[in-house]
Amino acid sequence: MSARAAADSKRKAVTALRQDEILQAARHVFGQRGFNPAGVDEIARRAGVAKGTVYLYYPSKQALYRAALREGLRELVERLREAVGAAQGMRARLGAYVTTKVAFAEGHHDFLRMYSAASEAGGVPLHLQRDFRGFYEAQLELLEQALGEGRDAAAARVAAVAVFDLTGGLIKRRLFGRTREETERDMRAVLELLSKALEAR
Amino acid sequence: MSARAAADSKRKAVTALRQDEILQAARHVFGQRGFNPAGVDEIARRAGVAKGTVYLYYPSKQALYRAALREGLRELVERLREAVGAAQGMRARLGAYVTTKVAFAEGHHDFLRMYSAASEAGGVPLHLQRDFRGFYEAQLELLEQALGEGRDAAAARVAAVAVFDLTGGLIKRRLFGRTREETERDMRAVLELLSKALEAR
DNA sequence: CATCATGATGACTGACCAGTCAGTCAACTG
DNA sequence: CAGTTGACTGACTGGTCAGTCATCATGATG
Repeated sequence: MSARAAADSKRKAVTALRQDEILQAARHVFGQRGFNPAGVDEIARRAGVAKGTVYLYYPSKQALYRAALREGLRELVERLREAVGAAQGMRARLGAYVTTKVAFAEGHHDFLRMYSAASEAGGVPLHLQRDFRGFYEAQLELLEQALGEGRDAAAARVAAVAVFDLTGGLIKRRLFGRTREETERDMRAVLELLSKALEAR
Repeated sequence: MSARAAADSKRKAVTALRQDEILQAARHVFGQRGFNPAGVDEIARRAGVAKGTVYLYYPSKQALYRAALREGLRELVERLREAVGAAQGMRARLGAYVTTKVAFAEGHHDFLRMYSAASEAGGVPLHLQRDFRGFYEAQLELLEQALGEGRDAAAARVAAVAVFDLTGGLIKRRLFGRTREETERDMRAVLELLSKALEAR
């Protein structure tokens, strides 16, 4: 019984590990190539397993893509929530959102390429965009609350959208060749610009 | 001789028309589906010709995509140049850029979907992105000049990039379901926000 | 040690699609 | 009107790739 229990938990652990290896590999290949050109074989090879094994853990290429995207989105939004929630005052919350997202991008280039492509028409089968939409809305709500005090709903929305778009641009440029230092500088400039725009009453 | 000349010029005209029909169809299908999922057969059907005919006018699917994208980019940048060039004063130039681009988007949804996807990793074979890059730079330079007076180069660049990103976001949301009226309102809000940010010295 | 169970494999299948080309036909020519 | 041209067609080819499954490897069990 003890032996069986030990064996079981070991199996569970191996299973979880495999899943994670495959997810990691998927994120990399999807991030580099995009959904369509990415081959399941390539993902399998990168994860160090055979193609059939991928299909033991995920029922289809789309499901794999979905899992990789959702997991990253979940983590990103969680971190943003924490960071923004901990900050005091409008300006600090704004800074927290932007710096946290840029920092997250720094450690997750592959995922952010997926994130970026997932919002485009045609890059990805349509229903896979639903996940993205949900997390997009979550971010906007977070921002509306963070920036909304003393503003009506419409103004809060505009501010939220502006912060979202400018941060997205920052990250996209980082993914497309800007250095980390340049991005850091750009980020400060954007924050300053936003502060001016949002504080001016 | 006169008969031959007439026949020739007629043929030329038909050829030009065909090319344009195909380009139009390509823009639509590429815009709806994205590069990879779009089928040449579907483009041909939509243009009212057989697949082989498409290959009489364009040597490959990629070449067709490239032609469709470049033509649209050329026209867009030309209009932006005209509008911004005609405006007097920083604020008017800012307004000209944003309203012209949003108005252009209104009449060219298909093209703008391509435009938007072309900037993503993986959506499109890599070397096709080169065209996009060139026109992206052209727009930034235009904006830097338009907004640059009384600003150093770095500040002008930041301002240009911010306007570019916010306008892009506006258009993307329009393509993804916002109504024309909502977009109009959003545009005014963004312009106000930008004016505050850029005029505050 | 033989048996069984379960995870892993990779050769294979079927669908799809870019690109080709032998053949058709409408319009022009002499 | 017979002959010629070349734009157009669409069935076909070759290659790719998601997803399957017969087979194997491992290691637990009695």
